[in-house]
Amino acid sequence: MPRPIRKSTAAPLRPPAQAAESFRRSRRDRAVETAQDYVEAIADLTVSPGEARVVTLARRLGVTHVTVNRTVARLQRAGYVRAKPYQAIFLTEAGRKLAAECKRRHETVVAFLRWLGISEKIAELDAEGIEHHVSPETLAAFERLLRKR
Amino acid sequence: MPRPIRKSTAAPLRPPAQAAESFRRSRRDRAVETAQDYVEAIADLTVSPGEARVVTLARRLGVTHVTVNRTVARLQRAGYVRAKPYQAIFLTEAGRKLAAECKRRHETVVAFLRWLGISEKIAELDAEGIEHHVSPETLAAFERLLRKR
DNA sequence: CTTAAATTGTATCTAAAGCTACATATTGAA
DNA sequence: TTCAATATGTAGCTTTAGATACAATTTAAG
Ligand SMILES: [Mn+2]
Ligand SMILES: [Mn+2]
Ligand SMILES: [Mn+2]
Ligand SMILES: [Mn+2]
Repeated sequence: MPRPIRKSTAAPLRPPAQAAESFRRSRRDRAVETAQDYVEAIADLTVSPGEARVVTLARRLGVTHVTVNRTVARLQRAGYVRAKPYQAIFLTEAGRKLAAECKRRHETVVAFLRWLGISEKIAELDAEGIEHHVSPETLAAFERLLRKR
Repeated sequence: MPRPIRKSTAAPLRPPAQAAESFRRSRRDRAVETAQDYVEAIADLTVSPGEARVVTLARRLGVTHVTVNRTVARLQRAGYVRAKPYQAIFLTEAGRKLAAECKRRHETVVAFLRWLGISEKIAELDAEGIEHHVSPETLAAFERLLRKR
């Protein structure tokens, strides 16, 4: 069996580290996806049925009420929501701010995909994931094109 | 304190379920992000330094070698790689197929962002996350625009 | 006022993905 | 040939995020 190659020249640390930066950013984005989706959903429900309840959130997000419970507890520790047992869930000021940002970004991504000719359905499906990885620069580029259409 | 509202009319089950579909898709995409990034990196390293080793992968991805070890074990169980102790890591046929798809998609997303006027650096950062949430339809739309430029 | 249905909470399990600390194996050079 | 540096493996911890099963509370009817 062939012996593994081991390069004698010390591998340059810059290229790997540079690539690693993208992966780190991506993982960081992933870690906050949940928080963003929750505050956006809570903001929506606070308007539409009138308040955000555990089961309503669970149905909206497609998870069990148990998952919602624990995530809401975490969001409360993070300062995004206020929640008391058997009560509706409310956004804090920070939560409302984050929700507004996410909603705007979500809508921009959907509109941009629609502008590309993607169907409503698929645009919505893709946007729910893409939105969390769009930098301010890219979002600005999307908006620029939408204004010029 | 105001009592929580409880609507007497049964809440319609369709709208929530429809929104839930996007979140489910997004979570499913998230679950396979790691596998996609790994096989793509393994394919790259197999070409460039000549083989994919644990530490090289770790440096490339920005994680510890321990994380690489466990993920590689999982990818092996999933049938994407072959790995034996103290040896280099190889892609299976399924792994090569997945890697090729991911590489093509990655490059298309980067090229599209560049076409939008995004800088190389930021395009690369955003693409690393966005790529995993781009449907075939949206990818096709990106390619269409790139051809027409 | 009672009570059944709905909602909410909790205990407990699983898996992925990160980490540190430490052990073992391999390699390159003295 | 020895041995220190590097690479690899492993044990065990944490957090997040999903689940099921069951308990407790609240609400809506009757
Ligand atoms: Mn989302
Ligand atoms: Mn969204
Ligand atoms: Mn990626
Ligand atoms: Mn990639």
